[in-house]
Order: sequence, then C-alpha cells, then structure tokens
Amino acid sequence: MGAEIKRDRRQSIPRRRGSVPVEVPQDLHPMVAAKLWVNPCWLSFRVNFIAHHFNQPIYEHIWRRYRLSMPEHVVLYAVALKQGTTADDVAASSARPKNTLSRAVNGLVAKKLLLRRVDPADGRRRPLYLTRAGRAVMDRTVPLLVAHERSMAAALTETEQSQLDHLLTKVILGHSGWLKDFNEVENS
Amino acid sequence: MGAEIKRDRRQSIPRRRGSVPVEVPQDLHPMVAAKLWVNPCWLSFRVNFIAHHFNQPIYEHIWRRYRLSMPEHVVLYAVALKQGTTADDVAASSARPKNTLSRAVNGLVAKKLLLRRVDPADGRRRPLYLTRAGRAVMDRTVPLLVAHERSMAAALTETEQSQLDHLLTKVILGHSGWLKDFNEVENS
DNA sequence: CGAGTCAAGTTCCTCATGGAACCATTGGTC
DNA sequence: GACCAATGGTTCCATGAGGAACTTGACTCG
Repeated sequence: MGAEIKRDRRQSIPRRRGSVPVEVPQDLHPMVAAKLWVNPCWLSFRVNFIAHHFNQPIYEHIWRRYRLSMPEHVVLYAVALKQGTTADDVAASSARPKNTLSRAVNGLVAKKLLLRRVDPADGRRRPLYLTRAGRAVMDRTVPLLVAHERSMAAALTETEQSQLDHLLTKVILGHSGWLKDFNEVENS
Repeated sequence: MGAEIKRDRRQSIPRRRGSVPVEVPQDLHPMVAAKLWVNPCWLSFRVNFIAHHFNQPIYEHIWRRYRLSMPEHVVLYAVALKQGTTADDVAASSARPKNTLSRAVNGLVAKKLLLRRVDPADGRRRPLYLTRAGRAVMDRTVPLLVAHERSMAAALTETEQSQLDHLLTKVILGHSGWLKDFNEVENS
C-alpha cells in the first residue's frame, strides 16, 4: 500500500572546476570544503558564509551589551553615517522591509538615541538625527565592527584587500543588471 | 520637566579613505553610495548587501514555486552536494541554528524529498539522502541559483571572477582566526 | 481645484526563527 | 562496567520579522 520512496544515487549537481588552494586548514569541516570547491554557486556561498559569520556574533554581542536589535543598530549606523537619513534610505541600502525599519526607528526614538523630525519640504519624510546618547553608543560599537572586519580581512594583504574591495564594489554597482525574473529562466 | 534631548551634529564615524570609481551609475541611491565609500565597514557592508540581494528574490521565487523555505532548500542543496550529509554538517556550513535545520529536515522528509537513515556506526547521526523527487526539485532549482549567480558575477571578467573567488576563499579559510571575544576589544 | 497616482511610514497579524533546555547515544576513564 | 562529558538531534516557547493592507501627504493633469 505505502508508496515506495526510492533513493537517488546520482550526483547530478554540476561539479565545479576550480583549483583547491595548497594551504587548507586541517580542521576545515568537510561540508564547508564541499561548498567551497564542489559547488556551482561559489559566489553566493562565500558571500553568505562571510556575512552570516560576521553578523551573528557581533550582533549578539551588541544585543547583550546595548540591548539593540540588529535592525536597530543598522538604522543607528546609517544615521551616524549621514545625518538626516530617512527610514526609506535605510531600507534601500540594507534590503530590509520598511515595516521592520519603522519598528526599529520607533524603538530608537523611544530609547532617545534618535531624533525624528518632519521634513518641512515634504511632510511624508521623517529625517532622523542622532542624539548625544545615540552618538555615544556608536562611539562604542563602531570600533567593534571595525575590529571584527579587520580580523576577517587579516587573511589578506593590504593589496589584496583593496582588490577585494574593488571587485565587490563592481558587483554591487552592477546590481540593476542582476536577474529579476526567474520564470524566464525556467522556461528556457 | 521633560529631559532635554540634544541633537548631536558631529560626524564622528571615521571616514574611509579609498577612491570612488569613475563609472558610477547615475541611479545609484545616495545612501548606498555612502555605505560604499564613506563607511569604515567596507567589507561587511558589501558582503551583506550582495548576500541579501541574492537570497531575497531567489528564495521568494523558490517558495512561491516549490513551497520550500530557505532553510529547507539549504538542506536539500547540501544533501544534493553530498549524499549522506547530516543535519549537523549543514549547520556547520550554513551557520543556521540546528533546531531550524532539524525542522527543515523534518519538513523535507514529510514531503518525501529526503530519506533519513540512522548511521549504523553511530546511532546519533542521521545521514540524509535525496529521493528521486528531491533530485527532481534540485534539477529545477539549481539552474536558477546558478543563473542568478552568473548575472551577479557578470559585472566581472573571467579573470576577475577567479580573483574574487580566490580572495573570498582566503577570507573563509581564515575563519578560525576571526575575532571571537568582543569584550576584550571593548576594554582596550 | 478635485480626482488619481505615487511615495513615506505605520499598523495588523501570522508564523517562522532561534535560544534554551532536553533526550539519546557514544566514548572515555577510573 | 558504572559514571561523566561530549555530540547529534528534537522540543518548547517567546518574540520579532516581514507580507499585506492602510494612512497621510505630494505631485500631476484636466
């Protein structure tokens, strides 16, 4: 009666050509090795891996120490970078939905780390400004982020770092050309 | 009575030295530009931006079309890459908590896309295998991921792509050296 | 100067996420 | 061979994330 379920023994994910570097740490997890070198999605894996392993520990720390959620800190950071930033600007640059950011802004205003004005030229926009307290938080957290970054980039020489910077920038600037409609791909 | 909240006018986030490329798309959002070039966290921003803009649309599509959540697809992909993978292997290579993956595995087993055995050599491990149906899904979704990747990497020449590959690999292989304890940094 | 459209923010609501605690199996060690 | 730590996996639960729908304000065009 029970429909039989057959295991599939093929290895049909297209293998990736590409050389394995000489210096592979002996404690490297085999699955990570597979995702690095036997994986057609080389770029997205690398980028996701790095992003996730960057974010997770640092935002956990920031949460523990300053009671700021990740989106809250993202907003605060954006405003610190550019006073008068609006929630929408943050949305555009952080790829988080605007309701999440709206909540984050409210939280930060409640904690008196941000000041929310109304743009006199356009009543819909609410430009944001750091308060002294907000600045004080940033003065403590930004060095952490920077230190964490440095420790990641430390595997590279200065020259390699600016190469990496350059290449990633190029990828981002090409953003508008990225695939949008996957239905097309499926029908080809 | 109300405690006064002072706005802070300083721009104290350390600015970043680094050149702006000549070819900047005219439709580039100013906040994105700021995060690219006026931002001490050059690496984590880039990596997060790319990762998020890669994941969001493709997993939305996969959800719509195949009713697979992101962690489910991640598990399926990992098993497709290497039959007999366990939930723990996936956790190590995807940086997602194991309960999330446990749920994903259960979902996939329920949908008969995965087969879960028990390792005879170690009764705790549950190696996973694709079923025919699971393979069929991968045969359809992997090309989408690859196409999406290609479209991202298309901003780069072949040579630049392998440079980028090389550099990101180096960063990942240095993973064990990344900063772990942020308390230390704070006290220095 | 209304009507229609769009943009910025907010509110509502559901449900997946992920921390913590737990269970089961294994492998050491005395 | 019992105890203890470690490891793979699951369960419980609170909460925060994000889709969809809504509000308010601006711009446009007849």
